[in-house]
Amino acid sequence: MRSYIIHIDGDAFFASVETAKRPWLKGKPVVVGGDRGIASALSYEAKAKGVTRGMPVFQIRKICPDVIVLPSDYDLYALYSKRIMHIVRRYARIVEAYSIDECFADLTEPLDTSLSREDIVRKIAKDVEEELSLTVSIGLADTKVLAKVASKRNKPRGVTILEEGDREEFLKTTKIGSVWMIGSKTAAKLSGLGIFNAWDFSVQPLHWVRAHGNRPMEEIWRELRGESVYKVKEEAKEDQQSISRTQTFRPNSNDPRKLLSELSKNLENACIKARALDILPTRVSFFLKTESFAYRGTEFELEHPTNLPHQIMSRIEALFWTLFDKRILFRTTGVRLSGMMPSAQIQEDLFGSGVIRTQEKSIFECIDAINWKYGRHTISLLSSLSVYKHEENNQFLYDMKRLQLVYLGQVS
DNA sequence: TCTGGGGTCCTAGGACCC
DNA sequence: TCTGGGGTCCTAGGACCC
Repeated sequence: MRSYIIHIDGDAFFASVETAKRPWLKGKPVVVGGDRGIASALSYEAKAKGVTRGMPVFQIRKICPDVIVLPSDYDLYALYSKRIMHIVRRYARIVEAYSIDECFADLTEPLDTSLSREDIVRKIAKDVEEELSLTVSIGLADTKVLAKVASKRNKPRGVTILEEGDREEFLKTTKIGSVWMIGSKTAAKLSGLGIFNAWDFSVQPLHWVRAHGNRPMEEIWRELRGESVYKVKEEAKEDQQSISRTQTFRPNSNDPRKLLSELSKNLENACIKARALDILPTRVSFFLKTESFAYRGTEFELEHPTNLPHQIMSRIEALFWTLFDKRILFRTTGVRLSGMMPSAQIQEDLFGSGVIRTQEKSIFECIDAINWKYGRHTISLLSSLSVYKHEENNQFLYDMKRLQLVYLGQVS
């Protein structure tokens, strides 16, 4: 049976959400990313003036003096993202949130059979625009790979319906490197074999594909030929495989206390996420990146899975010294939690150390609630403290004053 | 392009075992 | 013991995505 898959892609998503929230910005060049000093997203108006992603703000102002620069507000974008998915669910049984600004939906068996699939696609676009003041581009095709390429074709605000008869022309005008999951390495390899567009690739015989590629390449090949291999799937929260938090700081440092508090902060943030998802890691890895971009990392197993940072931090501290070298300057640290288990699966023994962990869990439930209400890092681990002290825009001390926190001693 | 941050999955090759 | 073959498990690293 033929399958019908749509890919929905938000147009200039972050900038558009900002504009939806502040309608007076409509039609103006908007750049998001002021908090980091470089553009992480931009409106079409800004793009038209020559602004590119990654461009420093001072340079943007030079070429585009009337630019509006805004800090990124991830929580807001996540909210709009959910609203879009919510609209899509009116029409499709299965919706896969692929990233914050993209989703797939399976329209093989639509909820409303009185509408054609093309009508549904246009209705989704219309609903989003009317209800959220955002525009999306949508591709409808037989497979995820084709739908994804199709949604890119007529951006912004474009609907692209790919029928079997259009496929050849469509794939001939699709560069091989712009096919989903064919990156620069594979594209270079394929060009070396005389393959320059998606059509060239899709018409190779199976034995050729097997001779020159691995399994993923064969799957992409099938998808381009209209054979659906990748299914649209709802992602459950607890399916998340890993959580990582990394951060580059300036200037580079060889101060072990600085590096340890950076690690501690990253660990805390990763644990906050793990608690929000209610999952527990069984493995932890962390790394230091040197100024010359070399990684030094290590990994360890947790005897008791936990998402409470202080239980993990002591292990990191102990292993830290095997990676650290005071003759080397470091630029980035990162922490990754993996081997996830749903917390419901872990049964604490209710005697001995299990009791302590259960008590600590409730302490962190309070901390999460306070941080949710008053902002990130209103309460944080002492081991992370020096990071916040050193941050220029000192949000931490600001919150300290505002909340008048009293130091009650260390909870060990 | 002097290089941010958060993910997933695959594979080659070593360690270990029979 | 220097010698074959086969299997599993694990890890590091690569490739890809947004």
